[in-house]
Amino acid sequence: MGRSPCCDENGLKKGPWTPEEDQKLVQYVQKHGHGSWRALPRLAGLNRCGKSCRLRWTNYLRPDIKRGRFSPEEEQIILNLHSVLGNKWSAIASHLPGRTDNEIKNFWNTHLKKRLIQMGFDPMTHRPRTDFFDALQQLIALAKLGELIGGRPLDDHAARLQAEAAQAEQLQYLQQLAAAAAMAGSSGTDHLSTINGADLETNSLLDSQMSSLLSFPSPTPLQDINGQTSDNPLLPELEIPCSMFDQPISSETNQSSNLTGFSLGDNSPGSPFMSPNSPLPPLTDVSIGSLVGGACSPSICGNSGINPPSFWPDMLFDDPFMGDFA
DNA sequence: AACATATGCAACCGCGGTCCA
DNA sequence: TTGGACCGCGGTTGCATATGT
Repeated sequence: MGRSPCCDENGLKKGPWTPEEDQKLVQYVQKHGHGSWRALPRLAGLNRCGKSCRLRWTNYLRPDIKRGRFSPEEEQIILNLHSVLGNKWSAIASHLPGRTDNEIKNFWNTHLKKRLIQMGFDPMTHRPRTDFFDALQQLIALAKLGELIGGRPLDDHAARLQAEAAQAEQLQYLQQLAAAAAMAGSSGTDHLSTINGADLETNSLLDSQMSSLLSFPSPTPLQDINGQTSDNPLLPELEIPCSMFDQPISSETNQSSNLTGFSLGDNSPGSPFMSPNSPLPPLTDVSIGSLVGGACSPSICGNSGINPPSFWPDMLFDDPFMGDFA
C-alpha cells in the first residue's frame, strides 16, 4: 500500500531542534496534548513533520524523562532484559521508568555491546563466543584429513591440537570470569581498564596458543607438566597471570569456596586451573563467585550466561590421551 | 597547537502493524 | 475486504565533542 513520505515534503525543516522550536512544542503539548502528530506541527506553528515532533517529544522533551548516566542497577536490568528480549528496546524501556527506548538503544550500542564483545560474549545470544573454537575444531579436522590424504601419522598432533583447544577454552573461560568479576565489583567505566587488561594478557596467550597450533607438525617433543617427554604427552604447564583478576586467586583468598583449595597453576584434581588431563568439578554460581574473590554474586554470574566450556567434560573423559577418569 | 581518530548521542529513515472509512 | 493514514519501532546516520598523536 502507498505511503506518503513523511519529512521530505514541502521543505519541512530537518536536523537539530532549536530552543524556540522546543518551546513551541512543549507549550503546545502541555496545553492541548499531542493528539494527532500529523496535525500537530501546523497547529503548533512548527515547520516540522509530525514524526520529527513525536520523536523530539518522546525522546527529549517529555517531562518525565530521566537524564544522566545509567546506574549499575539499570545496566544490569538492561543486560538481563536484553538476554531475554533481544533488541526490543521499547519493551526494555518499559521496565526502566524515565528512560527512552532510543536512549537505551544508544547506551547498548555504545557501551554494553562493546563490553560484552570485549568479554568474549556474543552480544546477541549473551553466550560465550564459539567462533575461535570452531576454527580450532576445523584445524583438527584438517589435520586428520591431511593424514588421510598424505598417509602421514598425525594422531599425536591431532590429539595435541584437541588438548590445546581445550586449554585455550579454559583461558577464555577465565577471561569471562575475570570480566564478570570486574563488572560486578565496580561500576561505570572503572572496570573497563581491568577488562581490557585481562583481554590484552589473555589474548596474547590465546595468540601464542594459536601460533603453536599453526606450527604443525610439531618439531619438538611434547612435555608433561614436569618437563618430561612422554609418548602419551601431557600439556606443558601454562602460566595464567593473576593480574587478570582484581585480586590474586589463591587458596588463601578462596577460603569461602566450596571447592578444594587451589591456586592458579594448581593441577590438582578439583582445581579449575588444572591441566586438561584432570577431571573438572562442576562450577556452580557459588564456586564461580568464590573463584573471583567473592566479587561476583551468584545472581550476576548466572545472569551473565557464564558457563563452563561446553566440551570440557566429554572431551576430557573421552580423549584417549587424557586417560580414563570415569 | 594542530590535526586525526574515536566516541556518544540526537535525529532521521524506512518498515510493519493497526485503525478506520 | 481493501487501501489510505498514522503510529511506533529498530536500524542507521551524521555531527559535536573528547581523546590521542
